[in-house]
Amino acid sequence: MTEKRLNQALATLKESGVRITPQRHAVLEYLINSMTHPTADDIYKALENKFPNMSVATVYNNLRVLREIGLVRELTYGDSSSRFDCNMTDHYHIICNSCGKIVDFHYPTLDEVEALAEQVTGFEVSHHRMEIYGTCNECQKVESKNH
Amino acid sequence: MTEKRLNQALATLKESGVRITPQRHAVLEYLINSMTHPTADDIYKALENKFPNMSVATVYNNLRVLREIGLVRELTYGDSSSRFDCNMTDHYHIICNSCGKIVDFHYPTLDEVEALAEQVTGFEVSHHRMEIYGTCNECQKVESKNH
DNA sequence: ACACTGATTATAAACATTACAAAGTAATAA
DNA sequence: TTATTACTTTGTAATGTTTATAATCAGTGT
Repeated sequence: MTEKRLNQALATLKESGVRITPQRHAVLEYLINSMTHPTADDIYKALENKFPNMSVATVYNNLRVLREIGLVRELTYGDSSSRFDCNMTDHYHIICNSCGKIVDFHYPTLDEVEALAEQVTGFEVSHHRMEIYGTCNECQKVESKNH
Repeated sequence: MTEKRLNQALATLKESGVRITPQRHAVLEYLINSMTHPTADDIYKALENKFPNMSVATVYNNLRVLREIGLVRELTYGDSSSRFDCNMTDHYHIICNSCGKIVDFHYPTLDEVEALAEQVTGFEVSHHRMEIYGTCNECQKVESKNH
């Protein structure tokens, strides 16, 4: 599964004329295998065994490159640091208010909202983002225990 | 219009037992009169004539207080700093990719999405956020001129 | 082998935000 | 009124994320 996605992503890199360095490969691979929408620092820490000399700047540089060629999406929520997601299929996120967990969920794209926004505002719409917030199953249980 | 909203907001502050200091009053008043979803620094700069000795920390403190009692919403987009919005009626935002302008627009709340997300993920949903991105009228004109 | 381009590293800098302690101000109780 | 208390502001330091810079390194092509 992820093997296939990794190869596709590497092919995209080649097409874009971007070098596939060991560090870049590792960042991409980690993102594809990760289900947790990690921060730059998460990635840095996760790879420091494999690349003890890797610089944080390298992580940021590679995330920028991957974002620019459309392999990775940058998610900015209220908290201090960005999160990165390389699942580029159309999907939305639901985020736990309590533990911060981010879960993917699918819903038909909100085309009507985009269309109406164009009409009302005169903007030429490119895309939209939506997140839902709530309490996840685990945190619901914890809360009910404490009452 | 804004006069009325300001008085309502001040009443809410009193009910919550929060002191109405000159600085707090000024931050709130600026937010209510502002249509531009300013950053903390925008507010700080805008008020430095009136309060030459005001500290940035005061702006942040007051924004936090106003947020906690539900008078102000904090908006976090991709850029580095948060923006603050005291229009608490249900509305969404459309943001210009080019100049960063933020425009309000109204659309019926996406209740079905929330309901489906609850079913699929088991989360207990509290709220959601959605923004639309595109190019505003002015920036469209500029772009077409350059071609 | 050599030059060229891009990538990485290490470090410094920028920036927004928060933490903290001291001084100030308003509200309350004696 | 005075004392006490709680809250606010101020100024500054600290934190944390991200970006910029310069030097080094690696791979490619001539």
